[in-house]
Amino acid sequence: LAASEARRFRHNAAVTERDQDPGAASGRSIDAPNRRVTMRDVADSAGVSLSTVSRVLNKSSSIISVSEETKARIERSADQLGFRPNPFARALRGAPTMLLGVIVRDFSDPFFAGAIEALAVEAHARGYGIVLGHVQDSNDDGEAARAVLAPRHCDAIIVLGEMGDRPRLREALSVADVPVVAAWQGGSPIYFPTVDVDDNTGVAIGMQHLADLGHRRIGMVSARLPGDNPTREQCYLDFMQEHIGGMTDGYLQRCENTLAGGELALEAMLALATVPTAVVCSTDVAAVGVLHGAFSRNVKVPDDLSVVGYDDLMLAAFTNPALTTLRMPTTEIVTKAVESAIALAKDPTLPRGPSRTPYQPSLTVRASTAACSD
Amino acid sequence: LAASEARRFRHNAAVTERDQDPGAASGRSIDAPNRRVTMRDVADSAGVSLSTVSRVLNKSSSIISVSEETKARIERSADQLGFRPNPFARALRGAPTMLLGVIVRDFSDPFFAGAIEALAVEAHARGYGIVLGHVQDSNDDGEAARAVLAPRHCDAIIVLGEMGDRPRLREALSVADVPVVAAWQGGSPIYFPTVDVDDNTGVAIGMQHLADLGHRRIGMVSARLPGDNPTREQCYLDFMQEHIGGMTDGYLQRCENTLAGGELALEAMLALATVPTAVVCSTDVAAVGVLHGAFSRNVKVPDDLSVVGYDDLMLAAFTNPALTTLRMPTTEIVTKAVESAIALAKDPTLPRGPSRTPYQPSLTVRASTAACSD
DNA sequence: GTGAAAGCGCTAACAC
DNA sequence: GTGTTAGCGCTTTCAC
Repeated sequence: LAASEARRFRHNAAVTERDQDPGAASGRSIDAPNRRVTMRDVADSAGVSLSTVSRVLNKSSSIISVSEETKARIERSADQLGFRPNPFARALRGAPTMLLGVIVRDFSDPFFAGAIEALAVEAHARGYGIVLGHVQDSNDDGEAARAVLAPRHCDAIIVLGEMGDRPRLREALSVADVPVVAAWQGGSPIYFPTVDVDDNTGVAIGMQHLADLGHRRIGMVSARLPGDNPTREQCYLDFMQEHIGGMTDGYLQRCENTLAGGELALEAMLALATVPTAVVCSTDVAAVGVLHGAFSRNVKVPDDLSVVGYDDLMLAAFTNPALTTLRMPTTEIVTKAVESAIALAKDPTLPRGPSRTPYQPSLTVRASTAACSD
Repeated sequence: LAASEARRFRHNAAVTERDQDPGAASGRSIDAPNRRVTMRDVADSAGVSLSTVSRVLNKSSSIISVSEETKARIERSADQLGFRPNPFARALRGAPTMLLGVIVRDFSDPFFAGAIEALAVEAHARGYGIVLGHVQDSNDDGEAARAVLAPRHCDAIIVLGEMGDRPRLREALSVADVPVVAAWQGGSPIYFPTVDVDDNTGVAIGMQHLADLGHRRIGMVSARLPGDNPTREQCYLDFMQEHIGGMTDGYLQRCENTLAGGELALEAMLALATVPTAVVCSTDVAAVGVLHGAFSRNVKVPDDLSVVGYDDLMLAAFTNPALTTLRMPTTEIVTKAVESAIALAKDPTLPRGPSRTPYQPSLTVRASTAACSD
């Protein structure tokens, strides 16, 4: 009652305040120093009702006519008071948050860092912001997603990278009340609309490049993320089987997807009786580690060893020597993911079931590969 | 009226449904397929009032006592129905969003990418999520901030990097109704609580390292972000003046803060009549470009040229050769920023005015620097 | 052309 | 111990 009394008072007073009392606005800030200015305040100050303010400020005035005069008056006092709509109130009424949740399995991976950047750009271009899913170790799992899910702060969720070792995450996503799209699921089972790269083609192109250069002793550094599916690794094995006629023990080295991991894997390979003349890496990060390992051990790239990466990180053109690698269509993939996510958010009737949109990688030849000298 | 009728009906029906009709939950999903389950539903299903549900689900039941029996009953039907509180309704009531807004001036910069990662980790550890401020070109300016500010989605805002060329951003932040903290403001004027690195010390340490190795012809590759303040550059000039006795024309090369920028700057320096024997770089990114440029032009590092970086990116230990650089206390800085932001968000009485907390960089010697051979 | 009023889902007084 | 009620700030019928 007291509150509504105050309102009434304000409302009545507004007519005069507006004209003769410049302290109208500051007057209220005496009662409540940092109170946010609401539509009520604008309405009072403009001497109109809440709904009229809403109409004007929502451009619904083009449908429900409002006189030019009051419209102008409302707009004036709105930005005079510095009115900014409360997004929560709007959201409570069902307005979109214009936020996309992004869950990435490894933020420290430069590849995903780049992908997120591209994602932020694409989202921004469409008026959306990005909420980062908590960085998550496998223990977290469902817990991690909660930050993006529970708050339902986002209009849609984009998952970057495989989630093979996070059944709880996947389950949480499945019951999310916002649409989910995925990218880079590798060989993992598909649960959502997914946009991906064709790894079979990618690895095959890289291997063929080495084979064309005369290499037959080709090793692979397979940088694996926990929970991923060994698609690239399998492609390597298939290629060796079909085109080289089998594979040497120790030529397939698994490692962490880190710079150090790549170096370690190379080290192991160099210790073999018959050292490979070329190495394909499942990621550029591992490849850079390999380049560093070779450099440190005075193994000349590409003279003694050819190296092929995968991803074409920005860095790849600036390693010593510059890295031959497979260009990942990151922008295309991310753009598609963002567009799908937004489309699904806007139209609940669109199919949200599993599907796959593949993009093709392509070879970028630089200085880390050369003809086999053996 | 119709709605309250429906409620009443549901309420009455609940008693039996619960016991004998397993379709109670699915029954409602016939009326409204994807309706979110609200506290009202839980209350009806448990046969109690809204407030009781609220008490139980908020743990305020420890203060306002609720019988164990009803408590259990409520909890059971809550997760049976899959109830999840609507965060917007809570936020509307003043609950914190547990979200930190991050505005970064250049997301594509690996340094900031790393900083954001650290930030996400620290925020997560404290139960907070991250909203990425839209990536912004200078034109954007205020516009950019709006995404983070207007929605007031966040409990606090963290600004990474200087904002010298964005007065509108700064102004927008100043009137934000959430606290703002800044990091890495370099030599720019301070408007918020700021945590930073001591660049004067950093550059001086790097220069001294080179001087100790006998270098006197020291150049600088000054990678500048638009709108930053040339603190590191000025430190270089001061050091040259005081310890070397002046500087040669062309020894200070400005460039974009990119790999290509660093390479270009080196190229320009190598074209000088008297080539420097050592180069300090204002960032590791530029330094990697310099290493690549040297490698490509057959300039041996460190034999012909010593190179010092700045930031100690993860990559720095894996360049060819490995980069001597200044370790940036990123984690410390980010942790402090996150803690300050959260503290300010929780306690509105804390001072929000400009202040500065500096952290010290330290030298990491690797393989890119050696004694001057001239 | 404009206003009154009913909620969105939740919390917090205030009853009983 | 539990229920009623009044909003948080906004949108949206529905009256006038």
